[in-house]
Order: sequence, then C-alpha cells, then structure tokens
Amino acid sequence: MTELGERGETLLKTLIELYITEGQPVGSRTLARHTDLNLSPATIRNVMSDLEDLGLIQSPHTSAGRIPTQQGYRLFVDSLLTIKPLNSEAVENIQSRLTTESDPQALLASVSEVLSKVTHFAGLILIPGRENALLRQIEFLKLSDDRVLTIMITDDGRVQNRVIPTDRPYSESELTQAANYFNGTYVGSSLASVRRALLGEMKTDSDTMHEIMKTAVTVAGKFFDEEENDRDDVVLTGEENLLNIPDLCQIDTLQKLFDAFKTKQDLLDLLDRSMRVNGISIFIGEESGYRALDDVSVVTAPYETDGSIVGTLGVIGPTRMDYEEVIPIVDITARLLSGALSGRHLTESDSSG
Amino acid sequence: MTELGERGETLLKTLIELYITEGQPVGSRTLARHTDLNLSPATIRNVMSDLEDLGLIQSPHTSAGRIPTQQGYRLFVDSLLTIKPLNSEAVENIQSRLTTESDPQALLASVSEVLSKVTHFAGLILIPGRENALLRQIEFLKLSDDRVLTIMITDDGRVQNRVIPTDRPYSESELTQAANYFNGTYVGSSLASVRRALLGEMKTDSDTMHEIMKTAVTVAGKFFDEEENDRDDVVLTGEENLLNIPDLCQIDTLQKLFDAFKTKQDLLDLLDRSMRVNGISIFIGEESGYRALDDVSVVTAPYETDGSIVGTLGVIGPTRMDYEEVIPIVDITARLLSGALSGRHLTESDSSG
DNA sequence: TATAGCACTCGAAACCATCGAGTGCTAGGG
DNA sequence: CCCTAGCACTCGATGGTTTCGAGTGCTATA
Repeated sequence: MTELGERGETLLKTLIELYITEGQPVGSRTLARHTDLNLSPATIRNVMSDLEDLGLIQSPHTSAGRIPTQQGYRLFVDSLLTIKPLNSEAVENIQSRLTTESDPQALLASVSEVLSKVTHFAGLILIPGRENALLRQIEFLKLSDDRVLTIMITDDGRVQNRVIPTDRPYSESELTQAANYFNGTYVGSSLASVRRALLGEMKTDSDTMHEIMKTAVTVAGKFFDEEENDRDDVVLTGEENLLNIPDLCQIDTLQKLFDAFKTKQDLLDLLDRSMRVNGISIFIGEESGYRALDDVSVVTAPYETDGSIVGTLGVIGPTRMDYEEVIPIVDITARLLSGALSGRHLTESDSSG
Repeated sequence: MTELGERGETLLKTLIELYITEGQPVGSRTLARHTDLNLSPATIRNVMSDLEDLGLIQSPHTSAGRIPTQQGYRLFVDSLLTIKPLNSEAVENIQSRLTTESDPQALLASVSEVLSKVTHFAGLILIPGRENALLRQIEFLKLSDDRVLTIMITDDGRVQNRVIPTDRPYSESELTQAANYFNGTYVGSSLASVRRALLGEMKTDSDTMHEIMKTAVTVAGKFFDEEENDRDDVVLTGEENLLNIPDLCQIDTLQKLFDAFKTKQDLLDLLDRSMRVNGISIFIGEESGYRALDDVSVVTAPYETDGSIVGTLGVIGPTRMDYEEVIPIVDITARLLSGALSGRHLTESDSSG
C-alpha cells in the first residue's frame, strides 16, 4: 500500500473524528478549520483526493464532503487512534457491579448489562461452556413415573437442571442409589471426561453391569446427551439502545440485526472466533462476514479465569462509533471481570450432599 | 349511545375488515363494492358520516377514506367480529410444542414462542409466582468460606438456586445437617407459609435455638429474602416481529415499546390485571393506559392449572391486527396450555435426597 | 329514502428554479 | 516542488407550482 505521509494521517484521523462526532460528511473547509496544520482548503482537497484514491474515504455524492470507508476505519483503529482516558464514573460503575454480584451466572449477565449502559450500545458476553468444569454433585429426583428431575452442580458454582423422560418408572431409592454411585465414580472429573466415560459405559455389554449402575448411566446419559448442556451461550443486553441510533434507522437493517440477536448463532460464532485472538478484536461493518452485522461494528475482548481465556465480552454499535472511547471501556471491563472471576472456584473438598 | 342500525354495523364491520387487510383508508366506493347491500357510494357516504359523528371512524384528511378509531375497534371486537375458524396447522403446531416439552419452565417459555411464531407478532406469557408451590427439598452447598449455594426444589418441578453470602464460614456437615433439619420441618409446606415461619423464627430469641436450627434459619432466611424469589415474571418472545410491521415504522414508537419490553414492569402489570378477568381481554391502543403500548393492541387469555387461574398469556401486535384470527389463537393456546399443565405435580411422596 | 350529479378539498407526485456546500482543475507564487 | 487562489461545475436540499385523482359533502330528484 502506498505510503500515506504524516499529513495524510493527521487529516484522515481528524476527518474520522469529526465524522464520528458530527455524523455529517466533512468537507475540505471544515477539515481545514479543525486542524492546526494551517493548510488551505484547496490543499486539503488534494490530500483528500489522494485518500479517496487509496480507498480510505469516499463521498456519498459529488458535492458532499467525505466519509470514512470501512478501510478508513480499519486504518484508524489500527494505527491512528488516541485512546481517551477512561471515564472514571464508568469504571466505578463497572467495578461496583462486579463486586456486588456473587452468583457467577448473574455476574456475567450483569457485565453485559453494564457494557450496554456505559456505551449506550448493545453489550454482549460469551458465557463459556462447561466442558472443563469439574463435576461436584449430581442428583436424581422423581417427578412422576416417567419423568426424573436431574440436577448437576459444577465446581464453578453453576447449577443445571433438566427434566428427563424415562422409559420405565424408577423408585426413589433406586434413583438415590444411582446418584450416589454416580457421584462416587465421577465427582471431581471434568464434564468432558464424564461424557466420554458415559459413552463408553453405554456401549459396554449391559449384562455385566449392576442394575444401579445401569440406572445411573441411563439417566445421566440422557442428561449429558442434550446438546445445549454445555454449549457456549451468549447474553445480549441493551439491544433497544440500537433503535436510537440515527445510522441504523432503516427498518430492514434493524430487522436483520434483531433476527440475528434472536438466534444468536452468528454472535456466538463471532465471539468464539475472537476468543482465540489475544487482546481486543474489532470487526468493522462487513469485516465480520455476517450479513446481519454489515452495518454495525463489534468490539470484543477476551476475559480469563486464573490466567486462561474462558470467554469474550464486547459491544455492538454503529460503524460510526466512538472507538477511542468504546475500546478502553471494553478493555477495562474484560480486565476487571477477569480479576473478579479469579479465585472463585468452589472448595476442593468432598461433596457429600 | 345512538343506535347504529344493522346497516351501519355491517358497513362498520366490512370497513374495519378491509382496513385490517389492506392497511389503507377505505372510501365509499370501495366499501360499496365489498358489501352485498347494493347501495350506491353516495348512500354509503351518508352512513359513514354518521359513523364518524359517533366517533367510530375518522378520516386522516379531507379527501382520504376512513379508518377505524379506537372506539371503532372496540365496538368491532365487542360485538361485530366473526371468529375465523382456527388454522389447523397452527393448532397442531401449538399442540406438538406442548406435548414435547416436559420441563415446566421451558414449556411456558415455549408457549410464548409459539404464539409469536403463529401470529407473527410478539408473544408473551406471565409465569406465575411460586408462593403457592410446595417445598419439596432444599439443599445448602458450601462454595467458599463466605458463600453458600442454596438450591430449592418445589412440587411443580421448578428448581431455583442462589448464591448466599454468609457472615461466617460454615462447615459442610453443618450445612448438611441444617438442610436436613429444614427439610424435616418444612417439606410439604407452601413457600408462603415457609416464608412466614422463617420470619417468626428470626424474631425468636436465638438463645433458645439449637445451633443447627440457627444456621438453617439464617441461610434459608436470606434465600427467601430476595424479592425476585417468587415474583411473577413475564417471558416475551418475537419482539423482532414487530419491526416488520408497517404501522410501527416510527423509530420512537418502537423505542418506547422496546424500552417497556426491557423493564417488563408494564407488561407484568397489564397481564396481572387481565388475570383477574375471566376470559379473553383485549386492550386496544391507549386503552391499556401505558404510554409504551399506545400504538399497539394486546390480546390476552388466562390459563389454569387444575381449574384455578395461575397465569396469563397473550400477543402484542399492531392496533390494526386481525382480531378475528388472533383472538381464537390466543384462546385455544390458553386452553391447550391449561390442559397440558393439569396433573403435572410431582409425586406426593417423601423427598429424601 | 336512496341515488345521481357536481363542486370542492387535499395529499401525492412531478416538475422547476434556486441555493449553497463542496469539488476538480488550472494557473500562479513562494 | 509544494501550496494557494480562483473559478466553473456538480448535485442534493429546499421550496414553490402544477397536475392528478381519490374521496368527500351537498343538493336536487325519482
């Protein structure tokens, strides 16, 4: 790519900043006024023409000013932006939220909420799957002759319950014994390994198994079979904020967006991809590759527990968002959350219920 | 109110039906064509003028056709509409959903979903509080020195868990004994009475209480203290459907609406009110009394478990919705749900974990 | 009482002129 | 060689005018 020169960079930077705050195409005169280069509009025009040739800016029509292209934004966030000092009120807001909430699931959801409140865009967070969590306890409760309530607790303090339809009635004591057997065998193992073990058990010739074992394997097997069991999930908050944004006033754009919000699959994919990157990811407009997100930008940052990345959080806003403000907010939120999450595991002791 | 006459009623009815399907103000000529009264447009005009004087229809401007007013819709739904025969596909859709889902919480949520799918509007359902549910089992699990995970199971098969911060560390055996004591004392009581009993216990001079009892009362007390514990809740689905609706194309209208969807308080109030009515309730435009709902209509119907009303479900759509189709859908959904909910309680037996 | 006729109203659409912000280009100056 | 001033040009936005047509209200009449 052709070299830009310091002057070109300065002008591109101020042009984008102006466009972000004003929302109007910016012309050569305006740009001249808002820079301390002491250049005439005519000179600015020449530079702008170069910038346009490079594909960094464009004009909506002949006699309008210029607006940044996707590539312009990209260059801007990659090398031009000066991160704004963090709004301390926002930091306190985030911090206080993180310290008051002790239930881990509610904590993660509230992080999404605080992101949307602070940025006035939509906040989102990837809630990690539980394949690596350790089983702390499982319990089978008889609901009726053909339904068993299964409750599983993992060492990260999460509780999951599901009603399992059964082929035959189980007695309560049978279920209790099955749970005891199951707990005795698998407590302390990761859910992934429990799942593997169950698959193996189910293939085993069932004649060699004790009746109680069979019960445990059957019921727990169905429990673990449900896909969603340990799937990653996305919590999205503040979607309604996106309705105020003048850039997104087209109903069908919003429609696409909210449809994607409902299914969440695209969001999940995107967050999942960005989890493998170390540090902030920014997807500008069509960069994300999902149609529904063509007209927005997504800023994400991974968060960790005890040093390893477990999930991602972020913000969805208009492509014309104030990156210099949003980026540090997302960044600090991820850091604060990582801090709050560390040392949150259950005691490692036995788990007799 | 002045008598309308059969001819006036017929004309009002067809006018509203036309407006509902076409979305355009309907003029005298169109109305003349769509009725079998063999009247000339001029005559129709006279009648329309009367209807306008009665406040049932209005014209957006001098040379446009007429559209129904809120009062017009009201009269229409109260005494004019001919309920369409139910779309059998929709019924099967609802029915199959109700029979496949066995987890009661998921069942209620899926009803909201199916309502939105079938009507292409937003579905909503009031999920009843649990004050009348019976305690089946409670369990305390130590997470760390200052956090205890509390899990409560009720006879309707619902599981609720919450992390309780504690003042001092409790040992695991202490917590197990406390849970045993608590279960021994309160299993089978309604949550309302457990709450009352706990309030009493907490006032009692704690010197007279065994240490284990104190533990149980303290931890469970905090659990029951959280307001949301047994609050009614609203599940709302298919909000994004409302974005396609041409009548609701104004961003600020949508904004108001989605803000209300977020807080849910107004929806909860409305559903709560309509729960006290026996049968279908219809709130047209401003009738509901909530600003956010000024531009939409809400159709609701209560549903029951074993003969007594426990909640409400419904649909939110544009004021210009096809009431003749939506009303029976809401009605039949409520009936099917009531049927599916009856006989769903847990077995009444003991609850040794 | 219903109808036919007619003048009238008013929004929608098409058309036009004007205005002004902004551009590209070129010639000239440091 | 880079910068600047000047100038003609473009094109959307704005606002006024006209036309068109759907629909109305009124009145006379069968």
